[in-house]
Amino acid sequence: MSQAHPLNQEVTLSVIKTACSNCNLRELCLPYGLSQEELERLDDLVSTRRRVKRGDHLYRAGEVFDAIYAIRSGFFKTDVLLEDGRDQVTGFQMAGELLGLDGISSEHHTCNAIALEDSEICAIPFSRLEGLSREIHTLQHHFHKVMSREIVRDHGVMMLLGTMRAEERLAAFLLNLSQRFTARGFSHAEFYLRMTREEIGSYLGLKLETVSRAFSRFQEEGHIAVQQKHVRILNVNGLKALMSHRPS
Amino acid sequence: MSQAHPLNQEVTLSVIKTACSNCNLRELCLPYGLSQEELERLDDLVSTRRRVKRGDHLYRAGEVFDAIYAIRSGFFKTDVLLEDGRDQVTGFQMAGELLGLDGISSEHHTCNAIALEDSEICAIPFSRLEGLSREIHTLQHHFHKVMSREIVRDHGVMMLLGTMRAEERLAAFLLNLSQRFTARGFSHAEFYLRMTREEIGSYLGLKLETVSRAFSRFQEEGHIAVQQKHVRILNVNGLKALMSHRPS
DNA sequence: GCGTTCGCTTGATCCAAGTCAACCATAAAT
DNA sequence: ATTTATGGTTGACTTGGATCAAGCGAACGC
Repeated sequence: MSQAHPLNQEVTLSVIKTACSNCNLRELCLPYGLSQEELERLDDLVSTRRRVKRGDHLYRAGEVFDAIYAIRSGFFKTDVLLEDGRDQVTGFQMAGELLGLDGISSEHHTCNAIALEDSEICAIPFSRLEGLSREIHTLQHHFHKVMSREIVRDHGVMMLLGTMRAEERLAAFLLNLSQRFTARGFSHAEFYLRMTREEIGSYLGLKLETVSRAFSRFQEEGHIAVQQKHVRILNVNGLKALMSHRPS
Repeated sequence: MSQAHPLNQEVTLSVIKTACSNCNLRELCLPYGLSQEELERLDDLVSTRRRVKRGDHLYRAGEVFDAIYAIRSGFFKTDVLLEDGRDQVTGFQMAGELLGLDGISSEHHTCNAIALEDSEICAIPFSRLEGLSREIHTLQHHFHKVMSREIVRDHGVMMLLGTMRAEERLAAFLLNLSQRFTARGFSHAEFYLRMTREEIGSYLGLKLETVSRAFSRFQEEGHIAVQQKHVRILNVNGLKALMSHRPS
């Protein structure tokens, strides 16, 4: 729940201003394809917004599921924890993407969602979303597409983890980030990584040293310029070539 | 589309007999939790049944998506193909499970579904399913759970591929099969593998030789008895222990 | 019945990535 | 400004699983 604010009127105004209907992510997010009138009905539903500070959990594995979350701004990771202490990052999510879909199946979240930078999310009560999507066909269909897209994405990761070698994995990862930044109007060639080498490694099934070496190698070969978290892609095609190079 | 049958009346009768409402998989499959009246409405929708012979494709990557499929009997694998020829098995599906969910996102199938034994499926036209689930809340919710469960399953596979060693992967795989056979009323301890060592390896991100060696090792250690595709689990706890043994 | 094929097993060798360890860079804390 | 902590890089060495190769058993076609 969002905290009390010293100037309540101002908050109310700002909530109205940040409704789906004038959110600049609406073409990436859940409202995709809705009419103005439908958008306003969705606005009613997406009433709770919340800030999540860097390092804080949006939700934890095991907590009761009752809402999905749309990222308004910021950057998250999700990870799962095995009993024996091993964990794995299952994804990195950015503005316009949804978090929490895995919780529907058991009514409990099955992973942790942690902000990698100060972020803002919109909470969408799930039962109300189901209600509205029974009335708005477009919303229903788009929601199904979003869930399906998540399944397709996961298959891509399985492919990556199952068949690619270290450098291919990192190349695929960088290209994927680049493409998602582009879709959000940022530079496709230059960005800051929000996650550590260890988190990248966990996601890609590699150790942090291997990730670091691959970064260095890409730099040596002129594909990218890296300094810590700052990455500049110098040769997209070089990276792409790396990926389908070795038929294993 | 199903082929013409010499005795049409008999087919019609058999279609009626194999409706969701008296399918013994209804508690595992899409109809879960529906009332008798709702079940009958679902029956109307699931009109097409089809046999798929061992080795045949139910659908191929790239084909237009317009239905999801429930497995009535038999066994399938799904796999994705990379441009450079590499492929990976993304899952094995058995009776009561759904195929094709990945196709919703782009209106095209993104993987191949191939029968590993002679099988029978029910085709569920997707737009009609959406229509009905706008009317039947229980169906809508259950469908969302099924999609979400697929996402959770995929996270499990990511975990397996990203953090587990070869023997842990195979142990996890065998325990998962065992548990699913149990849920279908089969023995949890004894079953025939429908897939080859190579297909298991592809799914687990291992080479077939490694899979074979792991099987041999499990046998030496008394966890299982294997002969070709016939597997008997002798020590479930032994397998479970293998999984969480090494903290990596 | 007999060869052919396909899938499985096992051994020997090799290599990509993991492990261990030292050191460096940047940012926060005092 | 100096210390401390955290994250990143690099090198030396090890190892789990891949690769290469040979042989075997069951199933199928002729």
